[in-house]
Amino acid sequence: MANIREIAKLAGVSVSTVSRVLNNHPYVNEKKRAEILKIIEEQNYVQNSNAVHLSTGKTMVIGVTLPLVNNQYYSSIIEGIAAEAVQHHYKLMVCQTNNNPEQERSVLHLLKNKKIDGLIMCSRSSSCETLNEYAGYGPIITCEANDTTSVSSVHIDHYQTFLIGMEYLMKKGHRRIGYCIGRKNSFNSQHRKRAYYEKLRSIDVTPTPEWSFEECLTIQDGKDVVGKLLQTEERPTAMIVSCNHIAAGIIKEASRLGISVPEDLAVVGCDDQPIGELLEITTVSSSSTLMGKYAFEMLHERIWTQQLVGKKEEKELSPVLVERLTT
Amino acid sequence: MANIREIAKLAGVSVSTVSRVLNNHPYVNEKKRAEILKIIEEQNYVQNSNAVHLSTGKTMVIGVTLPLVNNQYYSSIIEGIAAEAVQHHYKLMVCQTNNNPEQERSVLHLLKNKKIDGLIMCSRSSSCETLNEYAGYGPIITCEANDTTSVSSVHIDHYQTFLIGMEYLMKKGHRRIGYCIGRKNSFNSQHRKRAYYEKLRSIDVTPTPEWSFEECLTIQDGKDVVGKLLQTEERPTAMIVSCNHIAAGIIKEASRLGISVPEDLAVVGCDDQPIGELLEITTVSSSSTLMGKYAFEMLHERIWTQQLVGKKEEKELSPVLVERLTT
DNA sequence: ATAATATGTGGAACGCTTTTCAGAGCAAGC
DNA sequence: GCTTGCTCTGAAAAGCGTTCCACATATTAT
Repeated sequence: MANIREIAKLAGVSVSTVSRVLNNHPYVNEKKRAEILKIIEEQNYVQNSNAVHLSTGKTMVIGVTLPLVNNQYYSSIIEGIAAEAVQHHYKLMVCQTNNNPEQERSVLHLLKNKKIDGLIMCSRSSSCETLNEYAGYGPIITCEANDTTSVSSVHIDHYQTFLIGMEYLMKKGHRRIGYCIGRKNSFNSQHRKRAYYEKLRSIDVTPTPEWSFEECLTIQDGKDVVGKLLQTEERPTAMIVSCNHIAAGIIKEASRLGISVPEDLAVVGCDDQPIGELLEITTVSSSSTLMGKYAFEMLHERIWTQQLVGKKEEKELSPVLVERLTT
Repeated sequence: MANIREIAKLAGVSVSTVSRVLNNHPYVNEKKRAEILKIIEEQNYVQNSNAVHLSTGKTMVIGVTLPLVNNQYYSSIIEGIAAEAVQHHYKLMVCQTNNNPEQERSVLHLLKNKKIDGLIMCSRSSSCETLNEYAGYGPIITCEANDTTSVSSVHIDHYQTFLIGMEYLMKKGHRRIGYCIGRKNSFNSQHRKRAYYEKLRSIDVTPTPEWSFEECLTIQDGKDVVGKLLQTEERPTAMIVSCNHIAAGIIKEASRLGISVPEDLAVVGCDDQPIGELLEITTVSSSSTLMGKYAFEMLHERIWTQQLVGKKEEKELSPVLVERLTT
């Protein structure tokens, strides 16, 4: 296929002029411009974007890492990112990392070798050092809190989320409360646990270890929780659960085993997945789509503003309680 | 940051030799290779991938179009694609098209300007001419049947799916059966409708127009169906529904309005989304993840085999009935 | 001993576009 | 009449790696 030189030759002008036409620069004689456009059309010419990228040093692509693609929480974030990205003419490179630091590093590497202009990490398992290191090659935003010095973040206030959930349950009279969270030692989980323990202490309740469930990631994990609860001496009257599909598993399994929700067991979830609405789950919700939108905005600003290099910023989203039928 | 020329100079060799080291070509003296690697390390050098792309004419990126990111069906397909892609060192550019031909064309364009090596369309709204046109610039696979001459596809046999569902319902004694499908005139929908009408005719039942619902895309659409059914003179005893989240909407709304499932209304869904399992929905299922896997395999073969250019291939996935509690 | 093959290396062309710089022509302003 | 400032254009450099071709040396085979 033709290249810019050929177009220039056919039009009897220099490549500079053709380039100006392609990029809508002013200072091109209207007649020539029309002539060149006609030839471009005839030759069915388009720029080779790799040459453009090489020359400009930008690709108009941003990377997005997430542990797994097929998950509503992450899909909602991407939805938010995607909507914003399309408006600013960016494309998305979506990279599944399986929470594997190796795979994550290979994505960070894309910043270094200039395949992407910036990176949004919906979740991360790399160390802070690694993050800081790669932040030198291009802007990175995480959708979780992080304690690096240079990587900004947009995140849900998970402490606040569990606080609201706990206060709500306690106001309803619950004192025997358990919890389910995902990855045991993630930043998010730590904040959630802190709220949980603080709130229990505030009413002088000693936490019951058997009512704490960690590494709950799938619907099945939620179902399993109910089985385990049945084996405990005394059962909690309420569970606060870090996401609604786990909550859904709990609710379904409970109803199968004749435990009525909310009478025997109240359940509060913590996100805005549609399954929560479908099953009428009470939830402390923040919009993950909105988080994605903010993440893109922050990233975009950093791509275009050199002053922001290394300047850390944190944006926290406040959750709201959505009362439904499981409490 | 250093480039290959600088590395060559520091090592006292030519750029060719450095390039050979970078690409693991044989015929490089081991001692030199070690020396060069050391310098690369010291200089913290990595290739500029845009230069590599320009030079090789490949990007190792494939595009994926889908109408919306936040949808379990499409997420499952991507999951299958992603798993396969990572093994072959391809990255994914995920592009939301909102079923808008304009946006779809902008993705097809990526093929023309060499930003991607191939394209998988999970759904498409472009015309066959457009597809054929762009197929000239790189391999395209659709995850729906299509009647172009040059674009291959991997798709679920939707005719078979509805056939199995209908036969099952009829064997259970149903004669008053309605349906819900998504986009009215998509290929998929046409095949489904054909099976529906053929089966009804085979037992001499005249279809009831008010029991046909098209453009059902969201859970809410499913709920609305129940409302509309209540207004019909006579209600169907069963519904066959093209996807499980619509089915979920129907079931939830039905139970809210005191219509018991399956006694008053049996519901058969048609995919393998987890919501189907959660709500125990009987479904005629094919694995969308597997479809994604096959789509990648087919695309990959076409990227590497020039002989296949323009040679159309179609792969059909057969569904199986999964009997659960809604029938 | 000679031919043939394998190993190792450099030069230069190729892939393609953007952008800076220099300069030409022309109009307006003083 | 001369300066200033637009408008318009082209040459050339810069961005960077891959690969073909030519050539040299070292083995191995005949």
